Amino acid sequence: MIDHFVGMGFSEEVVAKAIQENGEQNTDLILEALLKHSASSSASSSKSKLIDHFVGMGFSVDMVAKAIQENGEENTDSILETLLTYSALGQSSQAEQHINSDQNSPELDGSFLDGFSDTDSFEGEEITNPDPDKEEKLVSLASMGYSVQEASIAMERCGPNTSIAELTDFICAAQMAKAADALLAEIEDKPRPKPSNGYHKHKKRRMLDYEKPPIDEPIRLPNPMIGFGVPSNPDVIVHRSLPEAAAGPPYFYYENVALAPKGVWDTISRFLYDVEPEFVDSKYFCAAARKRGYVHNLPIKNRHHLVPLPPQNIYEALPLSRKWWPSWDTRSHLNCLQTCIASAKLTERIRKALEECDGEPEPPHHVQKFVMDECRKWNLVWVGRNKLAPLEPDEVEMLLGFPKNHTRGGGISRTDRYKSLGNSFQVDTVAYHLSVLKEMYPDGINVLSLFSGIGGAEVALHRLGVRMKNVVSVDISEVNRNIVRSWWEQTNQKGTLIDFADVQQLDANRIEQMINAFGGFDLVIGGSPCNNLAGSNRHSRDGLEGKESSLFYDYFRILDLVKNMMQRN
DNA sequence: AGAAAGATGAGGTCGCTT
DNA sequence: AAGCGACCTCATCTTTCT
Repeated sequence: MIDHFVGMGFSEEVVAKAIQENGEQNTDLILEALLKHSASSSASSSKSKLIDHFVGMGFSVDMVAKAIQENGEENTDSILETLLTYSALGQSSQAEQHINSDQNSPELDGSFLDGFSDTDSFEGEEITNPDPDKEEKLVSLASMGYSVQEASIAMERCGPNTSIAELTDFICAAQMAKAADALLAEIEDKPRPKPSNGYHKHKKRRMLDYEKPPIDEPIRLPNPMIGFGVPSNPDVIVHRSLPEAAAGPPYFYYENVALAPKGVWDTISRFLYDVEPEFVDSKYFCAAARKRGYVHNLPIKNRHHLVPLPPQNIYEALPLSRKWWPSWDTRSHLNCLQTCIASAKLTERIRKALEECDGEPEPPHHVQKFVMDECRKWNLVWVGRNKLAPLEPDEVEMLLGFPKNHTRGGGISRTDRYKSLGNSFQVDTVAYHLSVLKEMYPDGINVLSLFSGIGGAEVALHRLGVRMKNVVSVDISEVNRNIVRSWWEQTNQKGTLIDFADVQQLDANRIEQMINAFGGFDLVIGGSPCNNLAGSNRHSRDGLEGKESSLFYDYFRILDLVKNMMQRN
């Protein structure tokens, strides 16, 4: 147990303390305590900053001042411990539900929250079961700048025959109640060292009658998965209110797979200052699906897409395949581009199965079914009579919005090209979200790019015409770093590219150094490893605590360091 | 030794019927 | 409510080939 956390870079002493405080079972809590510790030990120079820091964690000013007085300014460790002790004492009488948040098991977490929301059956069914009247109201509320969720809740609570005016009144009341709740949370003593101010809020029973439920219900994926809007359907939501702690600068942008195990996005959102994820499927941007969640604090008004617009469906992307495409293959978009491709043996088996029934006008149903299943599983495309093939690396590059040959050459194997591409951003999608930066920063930006991979973020910014003054890029793979470096030089970038291999190299000192040198970062962007979250992983889909996917916490650690240091300056 | 091929489901969501 | 089928998923490990 201790080794596990020490292996993550925490000191043995701190880990032992955290385990003692939280109990051995509660790895979730231990980890959060450790992260808070590492964030808090990042050198607060003045006393007031120190106080601010702990107050930012949710402890009262009085309590923090007292704890500092008792322990001295240097020993943030024991200050935190004292604060926790205070909280525990104040908390014990309330005997709140400690249980569920102590589990790192997504199942338990999920089932508890499911039970919670079952008490009143709010779901987002307005969208899936379209009722014309409901739909219309939803649209007008959305066009007024309210979130779909807010609008749905309001309509659910107020009933079907409520006027728009009454609905907006309801939403305003709910928003104010929520703000008051957050304010209250700031003033009151906090029970636990939570990384943000989210989790305990819905446990409080001081709510108004109509406002019971779903402020913190588990995050659900939207259908259709268009986030706050996509080019073909922009401005679905033009206004959102970010938690105060989330406001930029620096702006941040975090990405991962949408279909992660239950509870993962709740945790991610909770760590990233309670910002609601934007779930978007890249099939609204290009010819391939890519369901991803993005947590960011960027403005969402007046976004624009990249030009030229990439091919929007398979036919546009692969015009040559049209000639061979049978009518019974009704795909208009490819499925998610992954890291592995089908073998030649498989496409040969399919060819033979098709040739068996060559005389007939079209293959029998069971053959069609077999072929289509394999086509969807492996993203096969028609390249000849009875001939299916996996996508070429060039085609994957194009579909993901990278320049041709971006990953080609320099000693990378074909297999590794697929792997690097499969782990990358869809450039047009990300660029759409980042496009607001162009007007905000006409002189360019400083970028901290974590888990850069083949440089999806950098390519997106470049194609948007956002000048990059300094880019600090971190990726564990040498071939990936070479790809980014080579692209950087070939595109005649005027700025400076600095790369690191490991996020562990970015400690407080190094970050402070760079912030001083550059005058701060304007954007902290990255998608941490998904392999322990992704559905394709049969072997180690361990969730956010998995070996690689737990690097998310390094994204948070580094972002939080940057935020704190920039706030200080 | 490195690259490619082959084998390996679980865990969701959604829409429909019973 | 409950059950069923259809569908989808930024992958890993072992074996085979070059």
